[in-house]
Amino acid sequence: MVLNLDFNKSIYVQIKEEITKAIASGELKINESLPSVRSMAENIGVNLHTVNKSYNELKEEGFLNIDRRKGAIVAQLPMKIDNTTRQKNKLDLELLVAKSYLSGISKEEFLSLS
Amino acid sequence: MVLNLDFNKSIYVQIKEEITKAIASGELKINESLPSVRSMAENIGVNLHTVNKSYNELKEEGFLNIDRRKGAIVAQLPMKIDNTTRQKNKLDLELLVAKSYLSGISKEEFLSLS
Amino acid sequence: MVLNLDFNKSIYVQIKEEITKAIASGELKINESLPSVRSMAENIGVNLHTVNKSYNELKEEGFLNIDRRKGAIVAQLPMKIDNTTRQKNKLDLELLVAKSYLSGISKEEFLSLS
Amino acid sequence: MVLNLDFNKSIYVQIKEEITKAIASGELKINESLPSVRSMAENIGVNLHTVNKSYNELKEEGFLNIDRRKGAIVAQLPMKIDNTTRQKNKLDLELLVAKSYLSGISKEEFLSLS
DNA sequence: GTGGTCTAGACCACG
DNA sequence: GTGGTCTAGACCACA
Repeated sequence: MVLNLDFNKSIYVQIKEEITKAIASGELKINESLPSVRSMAENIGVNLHTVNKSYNELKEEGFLNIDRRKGAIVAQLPMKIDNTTRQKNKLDLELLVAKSYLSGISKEEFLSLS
Repeated sequence: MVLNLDFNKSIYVQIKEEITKAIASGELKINESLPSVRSMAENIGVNLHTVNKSYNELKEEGFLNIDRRKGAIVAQLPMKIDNTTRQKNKLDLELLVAKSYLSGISKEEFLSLS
Repeated sequence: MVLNLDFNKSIYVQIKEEITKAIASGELKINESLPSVRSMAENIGVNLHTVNKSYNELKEEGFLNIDRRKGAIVAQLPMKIDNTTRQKNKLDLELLVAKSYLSGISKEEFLSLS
Repeated sequence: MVLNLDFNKSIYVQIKEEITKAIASGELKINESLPSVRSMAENIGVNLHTVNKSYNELKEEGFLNIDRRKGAIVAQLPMKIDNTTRQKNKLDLELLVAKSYLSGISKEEFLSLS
């Protein structure tokens, strides 16, 4: 998992995002365990609490389980047809489609990502 | 232009986003003028400076022109092939596609937004 | 809001609990604003981050809104018939009923609390 | 006695809770013996010491007797009118009633648990 | 060894 | 002024 930190976004959000992408892409598989907060923090050179916050929010969102024995492991996909988050994602998508359109991303490019 | 503000998030960013969406969707047309900072602020119940900041950043980004007489008007689409922002948007899209996938947004729904 | 800290439970949980009770009892009304994290922390003699964590979890659970202008305010009761939390509460109740029974709380006393 | 362990929470506490519920419900009867620490640990896939800790605390609280020959057996109900724990349970109940109320558990449902 | 919690002090974005 | 984030260092419960 490569982390290219971008100093515009908060670090813990970027960590969450990288993990999210890794799960979605299959790079991280269900039940696979992630590095401990301490080792991950050391690896990427941030504070332990920063990683902890990322893991915890991912746990809240149902993507990770924190197992007292094995640390953080990738959860079963919640398949939560949780309408609140779906709606939120939809709004985010709409916004991004608008921004992309205005910054000149062609429909072809856009579709190539789906 | 309906503004459903979430006072949990950054207000001026939300205003920017709503305007961005309105331009992209054609709800706001080129050369059309937006409400004055003052009236917009009053309408949505926020501080005048907050709206001002939104308008100014949109001007910086080339989406609005500030005209002394007509106030803020929608600019010609810059169609800036600014590769930095295009790349950034692309990454954001990838992330959002991943998140949407994990929250159960079907490909059909996804495409319906493009 | 009186806080009798019990050193068995974590502080931030106790703060959450006191606020939860205050909302349920009507002591804190909808849209009423709570003290800022800083002042609350000062009042009860704990660290700012501890209070912050309480407020944030209550926000996640839908009981508080964090308004950038007014600080934390009591949310509209979510009336979330969110079955996960209902189920969790039900299990907690069953457990507590069992414990109470075994520690000699009569049915009368028990019912007097509902 | 079904054990649905959540490895997110303290394991030995969950074991204690399940046993407590089983005693209160009559599923485990007085003088009935529980599985040996070893077999219980094997069954639910946890460390032997973890189960041991659960049994020991239950012994301390007067719910189990540890018999060298028969292993752990359910004790006579202590019916301890220990006012400290009664008071504590009462507070816990009040809290849970508040939480349940806020998560939409009707009074009927609530009473059905007593 | 793991994560959970608390403290302390700092800086930043926002309104 | 508000909350949000990050760092640093410490202690604890748990397995």
